[in-house]
Amino acid sequence: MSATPTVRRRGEALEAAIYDAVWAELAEVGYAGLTIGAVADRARTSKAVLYRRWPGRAELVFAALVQHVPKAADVPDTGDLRSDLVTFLRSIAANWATRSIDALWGLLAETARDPALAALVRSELADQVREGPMTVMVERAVRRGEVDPAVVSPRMLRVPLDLVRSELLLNGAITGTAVEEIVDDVFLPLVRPRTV
Amino acid sequence: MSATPTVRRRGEALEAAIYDAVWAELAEVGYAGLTIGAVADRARTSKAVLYRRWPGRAELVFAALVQHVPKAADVPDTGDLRSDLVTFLRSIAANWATRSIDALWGLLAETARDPALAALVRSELADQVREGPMTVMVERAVRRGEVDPAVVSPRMLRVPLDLVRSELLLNGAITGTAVEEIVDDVFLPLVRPRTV
DNA sequence: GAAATAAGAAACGCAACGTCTCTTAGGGAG
DNA sequence: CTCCCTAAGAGACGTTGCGTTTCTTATTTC
Repeated sequence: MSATPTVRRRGEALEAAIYDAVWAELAEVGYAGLTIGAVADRARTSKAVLYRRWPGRAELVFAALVQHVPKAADVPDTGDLRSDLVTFLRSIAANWATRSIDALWGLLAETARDPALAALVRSELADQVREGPMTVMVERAVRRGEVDPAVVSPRMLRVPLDLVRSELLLNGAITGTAVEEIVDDVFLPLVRPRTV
Repeated sequence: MSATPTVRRRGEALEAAIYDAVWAELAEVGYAGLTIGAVADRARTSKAVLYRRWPGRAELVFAALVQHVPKAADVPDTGDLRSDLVTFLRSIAANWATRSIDALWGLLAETARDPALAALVRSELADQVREGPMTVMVERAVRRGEVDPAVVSPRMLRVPLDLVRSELLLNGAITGTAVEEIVDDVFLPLVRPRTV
């Protein structure tokens, strides 16, 4: 029998395989159904390897999730705030919809028991807003005169992403029209300079 | 020894005790830490009684949660939309903050595996908006001329609760100022009649 | 008062947890 | 090239909670 080649991966290669396995498991069974054993099997490694790196399921999933967070680098720049926003929110919706969002709910449910995890998840979410894509897009728009700098506040910047998240929560998915409603009926009317 | 009196509750009395037990467990250990056995013990009943009524943890928690949903009946009516909203959102924040919100995340995490549960949770959330408190308060405000009926849409009605939920998600709690920001900086500017 | 119904106690096999031990592959130092 | 040390991978372990089942007995209903 041609037995398993027993090639042992280490470091980054191994961790990449683990993250892939988590991502795939999330897609198949969701956060609630994800088990450490299944991840280990899928990544062709053993549970011990996982426990050496992360204390438990929550931290493992969180680490895998962070790998897929949109970076401020790939923010659309079309020269028009509306299309920037629509493009960006649509891509968020597509990426987060099936997997991340479910994982995010699962993680949040565990934060009640684990303050350290709570801090971790919340600081990540906060970063998404602080130095994140929204700031970049809106600052560009301010420079173009599309946005009244006086009404731009941290709260304001959070509104679109908050609404997208809630939409995902309510529907499990988010349509193109929902994104446009959020942009055209809520966000833009709020930040556009009054009395044109 | 004065052994346990072995008084057997049935029907509503029993179910009320179970809901109370779920509520208390949620407060102590959160959704992720809640076990069927612990609920049974706390309610001084047995697991079999619970499984006779609900298929599993998710449905049990959901049922307990529904008991605590604010009814349209007890919506504030101060004669002023702003104070109605602030009062209402504050009470939501207080009730939901510690328990329900965590349970809600947990339930949502399980919807990925259980479409029936997903439908259940989502229809409940949708009802909260459709015939819910927001509709009542805003309709009153329309009659008083405080709100422009033209801009009131289902999307618009969702905005305040969506933002409160997201705030709870990010912070684990919601401050009075956050509620006021949502009302004064986001919702009211959107629905107030233009050009006073 | 008898019969039907459901509460409550307890034991079951199962699945996943998180820990541990042991063997051995791979990479670094000399 | 060889030795050594670190960590990968396999698997067994006891524990916990699941969801089911069986049985006794309190309560309701007729």
